Amino acid sequence: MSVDPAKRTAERPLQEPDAQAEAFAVVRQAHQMETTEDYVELIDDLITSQGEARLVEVAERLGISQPSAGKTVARLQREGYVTSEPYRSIFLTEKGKKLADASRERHDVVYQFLLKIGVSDTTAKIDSEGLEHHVSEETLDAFRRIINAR
Amino acid sequence: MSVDPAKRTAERPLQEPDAQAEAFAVVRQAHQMETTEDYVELIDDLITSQGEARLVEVAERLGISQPSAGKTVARLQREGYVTSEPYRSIFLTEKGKKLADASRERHDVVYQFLLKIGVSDTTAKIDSEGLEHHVSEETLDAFRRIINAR
DNA sequence: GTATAAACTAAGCCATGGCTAAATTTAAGA
DNA sequence: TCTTAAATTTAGCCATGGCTTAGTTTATAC
Ligand SMILES: [Mn+2]
Ligand SMILES: [Mn+2]
Ligand SMILES: [Mn+2]
Ligand SMILES: [Mn+2]
Repeated sequence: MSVDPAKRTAERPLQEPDAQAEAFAVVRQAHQMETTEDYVELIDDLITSQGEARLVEVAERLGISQPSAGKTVARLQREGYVTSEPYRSIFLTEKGKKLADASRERHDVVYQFLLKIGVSDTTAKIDSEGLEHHVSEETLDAFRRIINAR
Repeated sequence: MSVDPAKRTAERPLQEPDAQAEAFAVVRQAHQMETTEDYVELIDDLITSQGEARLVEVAERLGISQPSAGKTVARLQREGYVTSEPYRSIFLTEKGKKLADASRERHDVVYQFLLKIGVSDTTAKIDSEGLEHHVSEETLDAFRRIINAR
């Protein structure tokens, strides 16, 4: 499956510097939103299934310490995605709920797509958690077409 | 394509906390390698196509400042992926070259896969730059099967 | 009601990877 | 050669998101 390096040079010439830089900029932008998306999606899931989102559970499900989760929740509050009073549970703002819904929808498409092409459930869950943040609308549409194909 | 929230709860119950935490841990691990992979791949491409990898070009193609690129190259040197003497160009170590080759191969599979499912070249280039770091071997194999399907 | 446990916050540490401004070194040109 | 431009380094700034340790508040249990 690997390719002769000499051949590769001819077959995959360098992109234009500007185009390449733009691609990296898009990735950096996606990373900047990634934590926010994962938190609001998780908080929304907890509210739906447990009635409330407690910091202790957010931290447990992210696999990080409570203070780390708390610091990010504080940032999300600063940025208007969530609200919470000291020692109370976490709520989504309108803005946060909207982002949560969009993120879950996109996450689900990626997950279902992986299952459709024969990836195991465990791997689909793991891979979709990372992939979801780097899928454009155009690629998402291609995924949807394949999901809906018989 | 979106789903009734009430239904979703039934259809997509929360994962086990441990499994979910493990997925996030895998993503964090991937992010930790991401910069390293992009740099060695780019440095290798520059050496192949231009004869050498200069910091100025690495920075330009990443779309970041020269000092930022220089700082990361210094880390890569500390970690044994590259060598370079002051004011000279950048070389890959054995370890760096190996990682570059593996990264390019994986990147190419993702790129070719996107093209195969009907994504435009421009979008395939952009999306593959982010997606490449979050694709497991199992998913990569599924991608290869589709690439090779007639 | 009070003691204890659980949850949360506060404080302060670290690495990564962005940035700008200002030196320094190397390369190029007249 | 000598001047100047380009490339690189140095220094120091910032935000994010990890961590631990220690204090505070709330909830639980008796
Ligand atoms: Mn998600
Ligand atoms: Mn995710
Ligand atoms: Mn990449
Ligand atoms: Mn990523």
